Amino acid sequence: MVTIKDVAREARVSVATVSRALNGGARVTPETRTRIERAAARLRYVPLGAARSLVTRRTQAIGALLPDLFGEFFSELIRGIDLAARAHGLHLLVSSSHGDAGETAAALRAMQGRVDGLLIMSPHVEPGFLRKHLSDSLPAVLVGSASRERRCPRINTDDYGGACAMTGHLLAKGHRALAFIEGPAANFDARERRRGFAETVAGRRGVTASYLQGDYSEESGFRAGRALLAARKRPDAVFAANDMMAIGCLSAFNEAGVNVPGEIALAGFDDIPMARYMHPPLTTVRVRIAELGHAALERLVGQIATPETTAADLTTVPCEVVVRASCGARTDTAGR
Amino acid sequence: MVTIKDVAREARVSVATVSRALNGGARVTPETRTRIERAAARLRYVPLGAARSLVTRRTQAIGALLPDLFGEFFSELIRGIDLAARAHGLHLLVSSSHGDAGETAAALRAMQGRVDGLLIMSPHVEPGFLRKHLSDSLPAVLVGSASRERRCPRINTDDYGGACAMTGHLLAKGHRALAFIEGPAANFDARERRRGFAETVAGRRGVTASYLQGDYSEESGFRAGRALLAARKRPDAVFAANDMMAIGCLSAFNEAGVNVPGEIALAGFDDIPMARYMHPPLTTVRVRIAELGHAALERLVGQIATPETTAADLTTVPCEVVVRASCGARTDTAGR
DNA sequence: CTGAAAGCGCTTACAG
DNA sequence: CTGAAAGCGCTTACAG
Repeated sequence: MVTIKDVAREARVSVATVSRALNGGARVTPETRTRIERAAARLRYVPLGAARSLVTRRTQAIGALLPDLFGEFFSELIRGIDLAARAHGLHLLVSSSHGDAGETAAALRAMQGRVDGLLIMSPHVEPGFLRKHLSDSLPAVLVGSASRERRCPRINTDDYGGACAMTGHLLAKGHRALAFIEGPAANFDARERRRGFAETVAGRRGVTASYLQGDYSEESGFRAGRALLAARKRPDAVFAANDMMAIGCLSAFNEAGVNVPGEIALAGFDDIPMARYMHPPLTTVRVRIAELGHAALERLVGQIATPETTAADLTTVPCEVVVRASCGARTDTAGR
Repeated sequence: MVTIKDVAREARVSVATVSRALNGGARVTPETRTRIERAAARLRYVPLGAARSLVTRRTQAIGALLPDLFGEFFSELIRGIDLAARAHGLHLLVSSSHGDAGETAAALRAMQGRVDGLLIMSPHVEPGFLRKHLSDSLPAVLVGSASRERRCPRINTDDYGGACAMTGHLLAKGHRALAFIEGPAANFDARERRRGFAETVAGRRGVTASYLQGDYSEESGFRAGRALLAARKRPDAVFAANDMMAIGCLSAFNEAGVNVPGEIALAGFDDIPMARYMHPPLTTVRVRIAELGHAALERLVGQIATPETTAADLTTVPCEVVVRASCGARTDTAGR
């Protein structure tokens, strides 16, 4: 392995000067610098991260602890984080598949001493969890977390706001009998989406709302769709807490020969890639996932730069309603 | 920060003994070990990776250099790598978005000295590239690469075999006039898929094959579909080099009122999640992407363990034909 | 502007 | 089984 000593010898200077020339713009004469840079290039010298980290107390890496890596969501999230990390010259360490709190704690531990900060997305982070498993000196940001840890800022998608907006859209289109297919109650964003729906319909005259169980799976959406068709009174519009359930629900409607949006309007949440390929294409709420990752990383970089200003603030990344054919306009159908 | 010294003091032993107790099962009395472990736990001691790496010459991390992180493919690939890495107690460093060879070289450099080995997936890795930008002492494995670098093993998906199998399937179903929508020629797997198709139809009596340009985008598939419909003689079956083009082609057929598979059969490649949600669901070739990532990591671990056995071998991860409704059975239509 | 030297936290022969 | 000491490759005051 070629070390800084080899470069020093080759350039006929001390290792201290090599270090200064290659790093900051510390005082080095142009000629010396050139000689050193040439020697380093000739030798294909790359500083050993470990040695540098040991003295600078910086790893130039941040860690992302994720519950899983399955599907588009995590791919987009990592993409957003990675892009922002690159812009800051930071390496990205990912760790996933933490089935339970014990695994999450172990992953947390393993990352410690390897990164300058942590992005944590985990259903297992409950109040007190981080106090117990995370060094106080390691900056961390919580992503999509329900829990309000005293020491950590949080970044969430605006599930509540998105659900409000979609519900408002359905009402504006003239729908009055609404059904909501819920996500798993254990899931924070599922609860937020339900809350957005519930609060928006609350107290509206002439508006009825019904709720069906779901677990974010296509199958549960299919079952909910069947149940809706079997009910005494069918809704005008169905709002599924995610796209997969909306797709399942759509299958149930299609199989039964129920026209969407003619007889029942349908909306989902997430805007997964296949949403626009459905028949009819699915009206849904787009979540800016890459932006979430980007915002999380920026917040973490801020924490790393000024750890003393730690605040348990909550940043929210907005969602937007994407109108497609599955949500027919009840009021202006005639006009089309 | 709590260091090994603090633990030593707390447990009333030397740092050497702490190191031995906490690491390998080196000779330490059970009582001493217990005392040390308790002290470490009490102090929430986590060894500093940098310090350990500096002496062991191991980072316990591997790097994955990817061209991009967009979409299901990379998410699956990272997932496969991550799972396998965890099993070996290795951390995973990801780096992506390398638009050109210069960026790739920079990323390669940045990873050096931070990882024990590298998984490299990049269109910019041409013969000689690694010799120039990668230290000879750093184990590396090429993923999905066309180029045959002397120093690196390669792991590819069996695009050629998958294309052969799908073409064989179409022929077995009785299709004789086949059209192939090509992917971008600059793309290695696109060329392999084309080769599989071409070689399978070659010399078959009564079989005709035509080729259309495409670039893996949905739009290019749509254009190809339109072109096929406008041709003097329409094919019995269309094989698109990826699912997105097949989906675009399907849109063209649907818009023109051409029944799939009744009038024309259609097949894709990749088995992206939405393939099965098409109307009709798309027959395609499933690529075991997570398995590709897993195999790559395992191969790399082998390289790290025994660098002296470096061989530029090529491992191939199999594909499988997934039969769905878009490929009607020409010969037994009557029987249905 | 440049060099000699200390020190970062850890592991590992080498003694005992 | 345990400890003292050297050393991994780098950066950074401190002199000059």
